[in-house]
Amino acid sequence: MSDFRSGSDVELFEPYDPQAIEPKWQQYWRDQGTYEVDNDDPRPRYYVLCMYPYPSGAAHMGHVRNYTFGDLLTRYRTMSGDAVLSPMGFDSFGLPAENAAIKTGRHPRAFTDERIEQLRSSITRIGGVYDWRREVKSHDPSYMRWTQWIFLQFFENGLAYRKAAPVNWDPIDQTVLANEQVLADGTAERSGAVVEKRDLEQWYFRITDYAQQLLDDLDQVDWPERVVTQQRNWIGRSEGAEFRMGVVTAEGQPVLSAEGSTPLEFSVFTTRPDTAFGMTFCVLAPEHPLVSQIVSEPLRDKVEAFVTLARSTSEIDRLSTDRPLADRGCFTGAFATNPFTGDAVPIYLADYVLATYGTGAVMAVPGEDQRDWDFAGIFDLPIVHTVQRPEGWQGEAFSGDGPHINSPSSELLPPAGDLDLNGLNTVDAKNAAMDWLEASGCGERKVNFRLRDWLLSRQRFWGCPIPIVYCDACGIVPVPLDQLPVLAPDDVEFTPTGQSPLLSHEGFLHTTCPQCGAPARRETDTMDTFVDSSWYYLRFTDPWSEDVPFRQDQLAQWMPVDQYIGGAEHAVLHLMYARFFTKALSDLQVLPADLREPFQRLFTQGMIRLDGAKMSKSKGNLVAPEEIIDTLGADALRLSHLAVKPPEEDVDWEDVGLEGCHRFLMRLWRLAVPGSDLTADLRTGEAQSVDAAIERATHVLIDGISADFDRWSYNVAVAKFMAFLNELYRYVQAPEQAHGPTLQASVDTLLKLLAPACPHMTAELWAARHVEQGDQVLPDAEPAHVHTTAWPVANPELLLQESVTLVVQINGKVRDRIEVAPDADEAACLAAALESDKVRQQLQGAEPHRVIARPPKLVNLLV
RNA sequence: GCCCGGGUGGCGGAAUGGCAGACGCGGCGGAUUCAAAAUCCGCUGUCCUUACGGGCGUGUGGGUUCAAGUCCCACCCCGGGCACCA
Repeated sequence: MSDFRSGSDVELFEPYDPQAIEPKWQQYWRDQGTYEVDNDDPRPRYYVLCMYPYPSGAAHMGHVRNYTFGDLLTRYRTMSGDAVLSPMGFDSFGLPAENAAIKTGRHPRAFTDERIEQLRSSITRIGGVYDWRREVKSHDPSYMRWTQWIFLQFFENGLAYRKAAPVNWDPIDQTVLANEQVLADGTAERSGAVVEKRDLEQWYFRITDYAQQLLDDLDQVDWPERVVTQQRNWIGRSEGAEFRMGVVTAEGQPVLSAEGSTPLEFSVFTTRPDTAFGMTFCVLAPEHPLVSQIVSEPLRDKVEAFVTLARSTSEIDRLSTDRPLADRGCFTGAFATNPFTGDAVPIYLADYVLATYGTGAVMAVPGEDQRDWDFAGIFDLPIVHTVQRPEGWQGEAFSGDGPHINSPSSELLPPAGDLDLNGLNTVDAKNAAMDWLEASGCGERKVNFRLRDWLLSRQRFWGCPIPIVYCDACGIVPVPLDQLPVLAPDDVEFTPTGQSPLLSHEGFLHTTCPQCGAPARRETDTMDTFVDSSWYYLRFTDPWSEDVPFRQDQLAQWMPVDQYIGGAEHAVLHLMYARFFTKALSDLQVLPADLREPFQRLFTQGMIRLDGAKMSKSKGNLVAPEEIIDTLGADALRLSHLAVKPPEEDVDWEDVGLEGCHRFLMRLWRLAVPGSDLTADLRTGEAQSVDAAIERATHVLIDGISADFDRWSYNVAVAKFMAFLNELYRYVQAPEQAHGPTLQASVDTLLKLLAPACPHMTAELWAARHVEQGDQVLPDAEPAHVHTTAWPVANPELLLQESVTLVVQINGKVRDRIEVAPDADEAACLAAALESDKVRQQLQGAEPHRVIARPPKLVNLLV
């Protein structure tokens, strides 16, 4: 603790001791229930939510940053008169606890509960205030019950289903993953393992039913453009046409199905139906179900070898573009009829055609698609141009717009006799081609999405069990609602193999069928933890309900979340899933019909970089928040996070200016604490013009801070606090002395404005100034606790300065600055400008031929 | 390749089209001290000038405007996301 009194002086005032005051106020807010809010609160409602954390033990700097923003908003809105719902909970299922159990043999629940305890205490030490009565935990049976209930609602309504498909398998975490959890390079987002493809039967949520709504409703939320764009990309809507092509032999004879009755055909999806006259071959995915039926006998061995190879190639290799194209495709010996031309075109297989997108088959138009062009070059296939190249075109395939040609070509007498795209541009040709497809019955307009259904099963123990029973007689049977929650047993052993102990737990595995009573088998998979986090924000509105997951009237009161705060890394994971849950539950009439989006405003804060090149080893251990709280205190830590950068930007830890913030707090303490040397000798009596200037500056500050808080310009707000305190220091140290009432009112206002950012120190100083000196009760009878005072409102009359600086420019260059009255008009400003010595010197007697005046701030003279 | 951000002092950054560099860090100087730390006060874009002053300056090149860090066009660089999606 530094000491700003000279050694021999007696102690005048209490030193700033964050270690003493911070725990005291944290206890006070908890005891008083200052930030508990009831559902019948008459004040206007505001729901602020930080993404609930995975309990990883003590808080790290990312938590500090996140919760500082959220907590500031909670306290600011509360002082502004709102009933603020600010809940906190824990996303407490997940692999770290299970991996720890595999290592130590300890049950994941014990591990998790311990970590929750640590994190809760850590969050409290940061100064975060929450309505802890509403705390929810994913692994709490009273929460799991409703997670399972929602699953069953989805199951009953066809939104949860089981299917066999090639899925992403993570060999390290030993579980399947959703597409969203696999990175573009084919590695797992969590474990970093190279993901394998396996054919498994798994549970899915039908999120694709909502693809269009998930896309459309992005217009209704107030979210960062970046996140909206990422969601749009992920949903990946594309418009085009789907049409059927009949399979024929090399001789042009239709190929019949195995039963011999129906001719084989398949569908292709294309976004460029206008170029269909240029199709010279088509390509199926190796996994396409028709492959084995259409392959010509001489090529069967070769094709089967190719399919086997493609299926066993890892995703990472299959997506790699540097493998030679010749190895990636294979001719089937079969042909298909292009309905536009009547021509038979060869059918190829290629591993880059994805079985899971569109129809798993594409038409290939090398003239207008570069990948098809490359493929045609390798396999020596013809190329037809269907769009006129622009003058001087040097490239290969041309995907731009232009008049269509060869559509049909002049020598061809097409089956599409009445279809002529020649001369049309792309848009018109597309429409004409699609009209023709629909009229002729060959195909139709079609919209495809990149978004796939959400694979939710996980082969893990520490997650919410899927409440399903398999019965030989009845099939897939949901566990009856009155038997929820299905809980995993406690007497489990975690083996080093990593396999879920549920698979080998006889007591859990064997049950009876709820429908027929026969012996049956339980589902051993648990749910993706993103299921838990897809609805927790709903439960916060009414976490006490025993008979329902939440109540419609409470939801209507609080939802949607007014301000959601979290990391941008959840742009397409959690945020997409939660939006889907809200829409689906609303359609199932579990949520209010008009609740279609869960999070009205989203703020994504930047990340803290600790390990960048800039971070030296010796500083590496400076980043534990608790160590900083132990020394400088939580208020300095919070303030430094606010000050360092705009909140949405990433932060290098070394840029966080703790010293400056700590110095500021020490200076404030010294000025505001009762008995300060700085305020020992204050002037009384009438206020003078210097005092009026301080009063005006105070109101300018009120105005500025309120605006900065509203627009999340926290770094600018901190700068204003510091500048204002500097001004007060100059004021109290000036020879003519500061005016007592003016100074104290300004300091009080400063304490209020700073209270959301630095809650402990402001509470302590406020109490010291207004409570502990019992004989000095505030004139306007303010509450004794700064956080329950009303947010100050600036007096508009005091926002006008006594004089303003008039900038005088000559030919756009600043030549002088003159103080003028704030209400000076154009004539007065011009007169003042022309009187200036500097201006006269510059003008040298010349007359300005034009004057631009923006009274009272600027005059520009043109000569 | 496509889509988002972003390039301002030694550093982090500020600036409804109207004084570029607020505020902080760092640096320099002064006060205080036996001394140091802490504290308090001041200076701190750059070049020319003893000074008074003045020139130049927000990634590059153009443009609009009385006036551009801010708006428009073209380009360069950095960060992030997406990417064989037919």
